[in-house]
Amino acid sequence: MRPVGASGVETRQRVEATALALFAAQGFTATGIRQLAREAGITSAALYSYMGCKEDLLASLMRGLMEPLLERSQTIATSDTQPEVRLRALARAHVRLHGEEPLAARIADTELRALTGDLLGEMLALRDAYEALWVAVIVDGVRDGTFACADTRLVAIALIDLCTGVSGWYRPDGRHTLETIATMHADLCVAAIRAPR
Amino acid sequence: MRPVGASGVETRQRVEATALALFAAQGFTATGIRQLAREAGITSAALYSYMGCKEDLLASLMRGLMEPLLERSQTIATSDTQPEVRLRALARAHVRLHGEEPLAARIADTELRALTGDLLGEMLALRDAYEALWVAVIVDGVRDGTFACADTRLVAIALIDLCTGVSGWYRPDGRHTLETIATMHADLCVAAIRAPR
Amino acid sequence: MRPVGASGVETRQRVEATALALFAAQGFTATGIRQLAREAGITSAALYSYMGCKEDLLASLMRGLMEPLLERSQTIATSDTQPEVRLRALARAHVRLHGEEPLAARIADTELRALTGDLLGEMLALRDAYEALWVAVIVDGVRDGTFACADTRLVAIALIDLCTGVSGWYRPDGRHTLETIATMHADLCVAAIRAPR
Amino acid sequence: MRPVGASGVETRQRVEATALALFAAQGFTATGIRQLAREAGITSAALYSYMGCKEDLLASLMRGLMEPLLERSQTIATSDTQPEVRLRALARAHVRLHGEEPLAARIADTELRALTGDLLGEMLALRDAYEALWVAVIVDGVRDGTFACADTRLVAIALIDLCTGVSGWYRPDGRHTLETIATMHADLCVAAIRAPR
DNA sequence: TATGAATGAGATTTCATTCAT
DNA sequence: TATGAATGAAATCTCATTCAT
Repeated sequence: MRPVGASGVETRQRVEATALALFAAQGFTATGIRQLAREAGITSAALYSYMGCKEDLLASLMRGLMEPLLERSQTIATSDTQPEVRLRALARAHVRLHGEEPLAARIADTELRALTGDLLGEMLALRDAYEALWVAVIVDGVRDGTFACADTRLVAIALIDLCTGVSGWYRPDGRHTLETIATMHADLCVAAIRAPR
Repeated sequence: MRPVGASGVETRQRVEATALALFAAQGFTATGIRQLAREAGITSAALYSYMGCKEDLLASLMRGLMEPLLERSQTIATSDTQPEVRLRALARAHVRLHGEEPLAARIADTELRALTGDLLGEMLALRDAYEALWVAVIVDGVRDGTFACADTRLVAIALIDLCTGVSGWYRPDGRHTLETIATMHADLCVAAIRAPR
Repeated sequence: MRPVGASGVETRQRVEATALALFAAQGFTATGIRQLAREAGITSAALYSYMGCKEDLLASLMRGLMEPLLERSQTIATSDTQPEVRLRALARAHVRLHGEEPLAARIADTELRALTGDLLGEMLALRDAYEALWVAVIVDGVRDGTFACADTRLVAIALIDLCTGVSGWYRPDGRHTLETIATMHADLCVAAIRAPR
Repeated sequence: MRPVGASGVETRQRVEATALALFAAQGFTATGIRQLAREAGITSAALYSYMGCKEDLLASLMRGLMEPLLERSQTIATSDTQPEVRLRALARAHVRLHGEEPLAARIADTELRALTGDLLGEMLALRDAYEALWVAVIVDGVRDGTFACADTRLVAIALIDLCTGVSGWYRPDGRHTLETIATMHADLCVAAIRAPR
């Protein structure tokens, strides 16, 4: 008995949007299935038409951010340009996606620990693959003398963390456009590891 | 029927250590009062001799990190040295405390949203005061031409985030000593905002 | 896994009947939610399909007595008959309802103190409105010389108390019918305040 | 290690006074042992120097009212005066004690159901003996033609209830003195069952 | 007489999930 | 696709009480 005017697709989108908002604001564990249902305008039983279980829903939200991020970054990291250009592009892409999808970003960055089993493995693999792209670019830069750094992986993580912060405070109506912020962070990253001349 | 040989002080320490470990690993919300009690070796009822409520316990763990951090940083930020020296010292102190107390650090950095009411207000005030110290130092550096940056507060937060990441992966038996890592992060921070000559 | 053959309506009635019995016999506070659930034949979790919280359930049981009582009494008190007739009718209605619904009556009369906030306010308002009806009738009687009394409100409360006692000991299979008892109490009330000729 | 200046006797009195206030206001079940201790200014463990268990304390408070009431009423009921005089005296004594000790009275009248076992038996015996005194006086009055009533025990209970109400609203600084109120209730009682001439 | 620490049981309420309709 | 009713387990917290000190 579907309410007139509501299609499954719309409902699904509403559920996902609501979950994004709640998980990001309160955390996955602190968000109850009934609050989620209530704010999405359906019963909690109906939720299970749109998700396997609560954890599946979380994983699919994470995928929604991490898969595009990984995809774009793969293209960037393997492109045929100088390491500095690629590092800037990686940073820009990271900042842009974190600014455009701050909710999904926050969830992806903080709720890994809520996952278990296969879902956890899947997400860890995505994250590791992503980190490896940054490492590869930095290694290239170190090799050709553009960059200088003591521990590549460690620095890669530090720079990613630096760009990740954006999702915590960026507002579309804030003082700077997302493009400006992306440029600033790209500058910070490159400045941080550029080899002294 | 108090187990012979256990004093209140010891039990309190055991409770706090257990809470640090569990809250850091699983998150505050995902950690139940009974698990906490079980792993601390007491009943859940006895927990309430050592805390007002679960949220009070969380707040006191956060204070344990944020108050020392704020105190040391205040001394640094108001010392009579060059901005670059002070910024390096801030970064080193931040990294050092986050490396020494990674559990408390992780909790302080991720569980603010679990607080409500007065406790939330108190912690936000601590955090804001801390951020203000970094901002002040950066402003000083910009004024005397050492640093160049577009938006002080934004950059301050980005640099703090950068140093915060340490608590996520640092291990005492890892490849670098904490001092080395602190130096590296201080380098990253300064490099990131040093004015081009 | 809903037991076949049980509908929500039946369950709700069973819950309310059980609550009436237990609250009346043991008191609201002394009755646990699990005992209530057990004796109603459901789980304690399922109780919450039928009530907001324990206090809401109490308030709704009270309403079940006080609203009809107030309604009937309003009709009586504002009817166009002599004060003595109206007082007798008030007493009879009170006794009758207290005899027919002794459990609800006992609860309404003794568990006000278990309520808080808005629910308490609502019930106090009902009680005050009810007392005011008796006062009004007595005042009318005093005015036309039928009754004589020093303090109307005080006497009104005393007479109501007198009729209330019925719910404590009346049994349908006792020595007197409820109608007889009602008559007796109406007699007592009128005799108690009739002006001496 | 008794705090200087506090004697056991004083503490005991403070405990009993506190218990009277709390049990009367909130009910026996709703009053926790720790609230009681806190408001009496001792630890909950120390309470057990002054009482066997919570239920013992309740019983002793009840005795404090019911034994004097029974004693005085026994003297009255067996005195060599006319039934009407004795009934008035019973009512006056009841009202007086309920007005002077409204807290104990309220507890004695409402918390019987919180007792179990021997303590319950003891209190029921006191109550029954007391009721029997009223019944005896009324019977005497009926015999000599002063009173007229259909069911002695039933009427006795109704009149006791009527006088009991006093403890619910009497305030020493109210509109009437306790003596006046006692007189009014004695009047009500006698008027209610006086045989028509 | 008093305390601090502790206990086992239980309080009310919510959890994620299931299932016949 | 959606619902109302239900579940077993667990949530946080309080209960009255005990006992070595």
